[in-house]
Amino acid sequence: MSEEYFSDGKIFADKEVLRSTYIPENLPHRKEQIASLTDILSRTLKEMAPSNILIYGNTGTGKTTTVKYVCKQLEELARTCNYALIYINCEIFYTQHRILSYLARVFNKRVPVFGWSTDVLYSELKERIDTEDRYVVVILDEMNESVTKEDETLYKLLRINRKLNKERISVIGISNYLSFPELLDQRVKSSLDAKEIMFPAYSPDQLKDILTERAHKAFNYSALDDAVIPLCAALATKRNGDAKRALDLLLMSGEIAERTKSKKVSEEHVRIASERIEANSTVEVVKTMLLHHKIVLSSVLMLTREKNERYFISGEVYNIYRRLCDHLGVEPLTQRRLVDLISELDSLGLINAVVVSRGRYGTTKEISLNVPEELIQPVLFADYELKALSNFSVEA
DNA sequence: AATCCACAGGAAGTGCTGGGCG
DNA sequence: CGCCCAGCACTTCCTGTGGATT
Repeated sequence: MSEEYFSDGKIFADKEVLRSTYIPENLPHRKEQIASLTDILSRTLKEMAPSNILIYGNTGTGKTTTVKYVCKQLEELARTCNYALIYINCEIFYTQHRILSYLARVFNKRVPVFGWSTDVLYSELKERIDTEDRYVVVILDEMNESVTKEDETLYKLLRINRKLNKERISVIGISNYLSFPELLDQRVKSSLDAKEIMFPAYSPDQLKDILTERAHKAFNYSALDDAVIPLCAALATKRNGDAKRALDLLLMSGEIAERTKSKKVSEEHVRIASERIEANSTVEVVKTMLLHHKIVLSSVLMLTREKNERYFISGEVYNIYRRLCDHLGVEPLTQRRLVDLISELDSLGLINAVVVSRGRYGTTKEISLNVPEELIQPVLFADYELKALSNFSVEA
């Protein structure tokens, strides 16, 4: 540990430790999950009796890291048992064809990039597994977007099993959906017969432990103010106890400290980093919204800017929305649809919408902007379909 | 106590798109 | 190649709601 004597003024010792791809030697608060995963997998490897596993939990609960961690530990065992542990990220290998051709390549099958249909791949793969007499654990990570599409792949893989002389394929499915097991097709579920491992969100204290552990390796001695880790943990707790976000926050705080040539990472750096991360994700969300979502958000923005009130009711927003549509030459949606759009903007955290009863004056929603005007306005106005907004005024 | 406003939000249906399958 | 189906953005039609006002 002589490093700290040479590292004067340097914030980081090893940045990589804070990235989500890094597999630490110790995973705090995942003992249970590691134990059951190791237990199932090592029994699978030793007894050559494949079994399937479903892993689920919110983002940043350590699913991928845990699986990779366990796989790393079992690598040696896998080799001696003639087992292959294959990790596949479904977001990258997003079609059945890609997954199958990747698997075929793992089995030393030369696969042309074009020309082989899924069926050909499927039978080639089957034959290959049979002749090599090898066992496979296929890990399908990020089965999020279209479970239906991916469980077709699952189904195919499981069907290979039944057609082989001996069962040789185990599948580990990983998903962000808490209801993942129920989402699977019935026929898949019955033939899968999987053990389930659930990953709960981290508590603030648990996040603190994780950050402390990583910070120890990532930062130089005493480069962190004492308040930094608790603050990162607290901010990430608001985001569903997402450890990935907490680590991102810590990393960015460090980078800001580094750039401002500070000796230590301070609470202030964390605040700046947090704001930047929030702002970035807000901008990203707004950019990718559909046209009418943008017009509705613009309506709320206009009202906020030009009227001196804390909130606006649905009717007001709908009126402005119609006028904006008129101004832009866009066919307006119905009021019913607007209710849904407002709910969607609310759950995205861009606006606040609360249902209130105003007695004689009906039931409505009180709507207010929940993000800085100056943050979203440029993004909205940058949309070429909304250019004409810049010369629109709420006043008739 | 009854009324009634100004919507909320459920149900069901339409039209479009795009992917899989024979 | 057409056919079918699923998913989506959206519409139409509808019933429900809570409390200030009458």
